[in-house]
Amino acid sequence: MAVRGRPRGFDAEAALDRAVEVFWRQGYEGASLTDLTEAMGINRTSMYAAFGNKEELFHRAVARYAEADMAYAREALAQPTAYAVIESFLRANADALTRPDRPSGCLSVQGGLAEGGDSGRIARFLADSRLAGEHALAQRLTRAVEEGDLPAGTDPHALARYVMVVSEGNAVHAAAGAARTALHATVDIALQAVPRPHARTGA
Amino acid sequence: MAVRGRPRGFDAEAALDRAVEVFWRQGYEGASLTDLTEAMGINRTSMYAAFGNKEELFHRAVARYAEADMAYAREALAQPTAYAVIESFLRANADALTRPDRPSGCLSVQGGLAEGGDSGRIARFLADSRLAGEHALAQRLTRAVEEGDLPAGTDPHALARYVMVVSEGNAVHAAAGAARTALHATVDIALQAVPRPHARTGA
DNA sequence: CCTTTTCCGTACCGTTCGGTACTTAAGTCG
DNA sequence: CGACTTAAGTACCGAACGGTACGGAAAAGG
Repeated sequence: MAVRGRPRGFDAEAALDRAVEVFWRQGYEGASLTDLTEAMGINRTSMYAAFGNKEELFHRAVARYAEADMAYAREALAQPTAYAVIESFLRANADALTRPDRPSGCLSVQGGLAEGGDSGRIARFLADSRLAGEHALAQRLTRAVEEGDLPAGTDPHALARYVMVVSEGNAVHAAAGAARTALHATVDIALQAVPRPHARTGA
Repeated sequence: MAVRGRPRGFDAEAALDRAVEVFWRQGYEGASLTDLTEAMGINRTSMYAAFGNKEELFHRAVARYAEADMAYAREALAQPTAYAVIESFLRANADALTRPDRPSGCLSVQGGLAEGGDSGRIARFLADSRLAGEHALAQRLTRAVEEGDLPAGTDPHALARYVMVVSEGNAVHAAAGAARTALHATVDIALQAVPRPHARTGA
């Protein structure tokens, strides 16, 4: 299988998982190469050989995060009704933001919001990745409107944006140390604004 | 008892205003002393003489920001009804987050969410400053419950937290370049969750 | 065995970071 | 006018930053 040369002495995926945690806790700028490689348990040069550079490592880390730590989002989209999609997403999100075994908050929010040392490339990359989720939700809600699962006249894009705003606002609170129960109390209120098919209409 | 020695050659408040913009756009970590002093139009040593160090300058900048750029929050608290307080706050907030003559978003959010190079002192400081606003709102809403302006049984702290979550979520969206109209559309939906006294109210 | 290929560790690169002596300029006071 | 006091400017500090050159170590192929 043409594996010539000395084989790699570490598990790249495991190392990436450690990098995710460091970026998550400290943000892109705040995570130094020393912080990262120490947590990954590998040498500086090994990291460069395996991942390219800090920015590429971050991209890989975000991809891994989206795949592993945001799996609940895809599960939520598979719920049968729009309301169930939204409730499932916000509930699982509140839990994910406050897992005791992981950093508080959301990597794609606290990874970097401001433009920082780079010219905003990191912030823009994260914004795009958040927007992808918003679009997926909007698409699901569009279907819900077509199916009569949301009242006619409901703007699915606006509703998706609202759900993401609640999710990201909760992420800010979680990063500040808010308790899981507090996030769920917010979700309780936020769900009141979600229009339902047969009950009262919204805006 | 007048000024001895050479008088200061710049307006400290004006320089602070420039510093606010740099921190706002680039965050605490992303704003270097060079970025700051160039924007402020003063020398490095002048900045240290006038403000102490970078962290103290940031504290002063956040205080100035709270006083100048968040004046709308105090005005909102003075509205006669709880609903008017919340709507006024969220509307003015959406406008403030997207002022064309200022950086997008909110200094107290994008100033620093992650723990970064310091051990989270900046993030904690900003979280505390946001929490102060949340408490002020909770206090106002507590009064509203007592006055019957919100339904009995309404949890004013939870509602205040919800409002702040919407505000901070909108700040995240604004930092990512969301349009003002989009933020207001989110506010439209968010307001649906605000409980009203049993008779009809609102605009 | 020896060569080839790749990985790992050290030691270092140039740059930028926040912060500071030290000198010079610009005022007031006696 | 000095004498004193304070600001402004230059030039620099040690440390940390992201990134790399290089030599030795470990595996596969012949």
